[in-house]
Amino acid sequence: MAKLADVAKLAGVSVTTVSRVINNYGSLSEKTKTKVFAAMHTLNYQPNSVARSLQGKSSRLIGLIFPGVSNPFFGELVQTLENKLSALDYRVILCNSVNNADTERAYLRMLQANQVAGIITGTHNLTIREYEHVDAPIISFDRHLGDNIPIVSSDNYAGGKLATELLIKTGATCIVMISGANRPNSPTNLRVKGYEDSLQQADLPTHVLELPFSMSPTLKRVEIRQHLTTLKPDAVFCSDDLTAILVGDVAQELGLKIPEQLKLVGYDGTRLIQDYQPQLSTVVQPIGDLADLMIQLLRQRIKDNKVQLQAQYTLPVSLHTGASVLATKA
Amino acid sequence: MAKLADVAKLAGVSVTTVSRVINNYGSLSEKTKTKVFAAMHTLNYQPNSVARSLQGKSSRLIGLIFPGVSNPFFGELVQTLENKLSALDYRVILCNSVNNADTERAYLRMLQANQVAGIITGTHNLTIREYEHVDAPIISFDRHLGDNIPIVSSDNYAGGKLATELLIKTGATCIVMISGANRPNSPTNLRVKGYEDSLQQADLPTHVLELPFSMSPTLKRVEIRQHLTTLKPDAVFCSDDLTAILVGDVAQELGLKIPEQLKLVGYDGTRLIQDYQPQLSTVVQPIGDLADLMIQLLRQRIKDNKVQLQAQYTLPVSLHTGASVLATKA
DNA sequence: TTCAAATTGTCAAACGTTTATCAATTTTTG
DNA sequence: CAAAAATTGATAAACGTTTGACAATTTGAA
Repeated sequence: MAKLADVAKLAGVSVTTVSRVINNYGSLSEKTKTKVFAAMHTLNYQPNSVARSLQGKSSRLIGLIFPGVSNPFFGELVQTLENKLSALDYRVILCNSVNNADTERAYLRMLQANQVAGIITGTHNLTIREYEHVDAPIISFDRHLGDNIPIVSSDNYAGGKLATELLIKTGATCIVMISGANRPNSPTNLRVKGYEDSLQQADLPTHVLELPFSMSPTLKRVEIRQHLTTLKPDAVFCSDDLTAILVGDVAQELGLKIPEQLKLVGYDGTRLIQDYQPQLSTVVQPIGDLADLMIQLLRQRIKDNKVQLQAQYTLPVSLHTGASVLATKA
Repeated sequence: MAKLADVAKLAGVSVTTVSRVINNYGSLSEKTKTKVFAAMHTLNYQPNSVARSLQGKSSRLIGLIFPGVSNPFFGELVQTLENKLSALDYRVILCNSVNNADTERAYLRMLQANQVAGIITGTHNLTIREYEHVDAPIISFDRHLGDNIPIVSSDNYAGGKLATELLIKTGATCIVMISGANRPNSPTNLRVKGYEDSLQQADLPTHVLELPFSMSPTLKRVEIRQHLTTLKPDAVFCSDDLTAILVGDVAQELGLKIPEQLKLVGYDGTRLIQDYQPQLSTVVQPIGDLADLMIQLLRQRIKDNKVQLQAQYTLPVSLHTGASVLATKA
C-alpha cells in the first residue's frame, strides 16, 4: 500500500503539501492540487485510517450491537443501518451479543479499544450500567441504558392497541396475547400494556402467554398447541411475526380456519414477512425511519458529545392487514 | 481511557515491563506480573488496538462482504461467521455489497485502509479482478475471484441432483426448476446442471425458469403463476427457499394440493426455514461447516500468506424432507 | 520594481504501542 | 561470598498521519 511519502515523491511535492490537499487546509494552487490528485490516483493511494485515527482524526467506525442478524427484524435493521452509514462514509463493526451480558461487556471494551466514533445498540440484556462509562456516544434502540443515552423506538404501546383493536373490531372476544418473557426493560412490555388496556376498555378478558425469546420453535409449538386447545381463543396477537407463523401452523394442524375460527396478528412487519407471508396481519415498525433517526442522533453526539437530546424518541407504527384477520374473496 | 503509561505508573514499574506483561515476552517475576495485572484491572485498561495495529500488530479485524444480511441465508452465514470469529478474538467489519460492483470496490479499498487482517467475501458480482491486488488474505464463498483465492462452497451440483432425484423418486414427471438469473460465475448454475443431468438420466424433459435475484417477490409471483397454469408441472425445484415459499403460496391460490398435485423442493435450508416452514423440503447447506472452513483457511493465510491452499473446497449438502414432497399421515 | 500576499517547504512533535539494546539491579546458586 | 542468572529500567526508533511554526520561494499587483 502506497503511503503519504510515496505520493509526495511522485507528485514532486512535500508530504505537508499532500496532507494539505487531503485535508483541505492552508493555501494551495490548483496546479499542485491536480498534481497531487493525479499521483494519488496512479498510486491508488488510500490514507491509512489506522494512522489517521491514532493521530486524532475520527476512525469513522460505528459499533452495532444487536442480538443477532439471523433474526429477520434485526437483520433488516442492521442492514438498513449499514447501508445508510456506509453512504455517510462510516464503517460498521458488527457485534452479535446473543443476549449475553458478558459478551456484550466484552464487545463494549473492544469497541472502545478500536476507537469507534459511536455505538448503536439494541440488545435486551438488563443491568448493563457499564454503558455509563463509555466515552463514545451511544444511541439505544428500544431499551433504557442510562440517563444520558437516548432511546429510539417505535410506539410499542400504540402497536399493542392497534393490533388488539383490530381483532376486537373484527369480532374476536377471546384474544390471547403471546409475548416474550416479561423482563424489566423489554420493549414488548408496552405492547402487552396496549393489549391489556384495549381489552379492558372493551370489557374483554386478557390472556397473556409468555414464551421466552430463546425458547426453541419446537417447544413454542407445543405450548401454543396446548393453549389453543384448552383455551380455545378466537384470536391471537403475537409480539413478533415468527411466533405468529407458528400459531398459524399449529392452527392449521388443528384444523382451525384462519380467519374464520382464529384471527391472527403479528408484530414487526419486516419486508421478509410482508413479501413472503402477506396474509399475516402485523404491526409494522418503521425500520427505515428508525435507522435514520438513530443515525441522525448519533451524528449529533459525535459532532458534540455534550449536545442535549431527548431521553426518548418514539416513531409511529402502522398496520398491515392481511387475510389472517379479514376473510378475502375466496 | 487509561494508557500504557498510566498502568506503569500505578503499578510502579516501567512501560517496558507493562508491555512485556501484555505481550508475554522477556523474563518476568510473578510478583510484577500480578502487580501489573492488578493495575490494569483497577484502571480498566484495554490496549489501544489502533496504536497496536499501527505499530505492526494485527488489527484482528476481518472484513465480511456479502450481498446483505436481510436475506436469511446470508444473515445466518454472517451471524455464524461473526460468532465464531469473535470467539477467536477477531472483530468483524460488515459490508453489504447489495450486489453492486462499485460499492464492492469501495469496500475493498476501505478494508485495506483499515488494515484488516483478512477478508471473507460472498457477493455475486462479476469481473472484479481488483481482488488480485489486495494484500490482505481473502477467502471466497461460492465464487471465483482469482487464481490464488480459495473458493469454499457446498456441493451445488450434488444439491441439484439430490433435489431432482427426490422429485423423480416420488413420481414427478414434469419438473420445473426456478433458478436465479444465469450469470457466468453464479453458484446456482451448478444446481441447474445437477437438475438437468438428473432429468436427462431419467429421460424426462427440463424446464428452467430464470427469475433474477433482484426481481421483486410480487413480480416473481406473477411469473410463477403463469408458469404453473400454462405448463402445469407436477413438481417445482427452486434454487432458494424463499422462491419456493412463493411457489407454495401461488399453488395454494390456484387450488393445487401440495404434494399431491404439486411437489416442491427448495434450497438453502436455513434454520429459519427449517423452524418456520418445516413442511418445505429443501437442500440444506452446512452453514456451520462452511463458516468453520472459511475461517480455518483464512487463519492459515493470515499466519502465512504464501501457504498453498486448494483452489476449491466443496462441502456436502443434505436433504431436509418435509410434507411438500411426501404426503404425511393426514 | 517593489512589496505584500500566496504558495510551498522543512522540521518536529504528537497519537499509543512495540521492541531492540544496553545498563543496572536483584536474586539465585554453588 | 562471588559469580552467574534473572529481572527490571531507561532510552529510542518505528508504524503513517496530522498540524503547527517558521522559512523560503513564487506570484501578483501597484
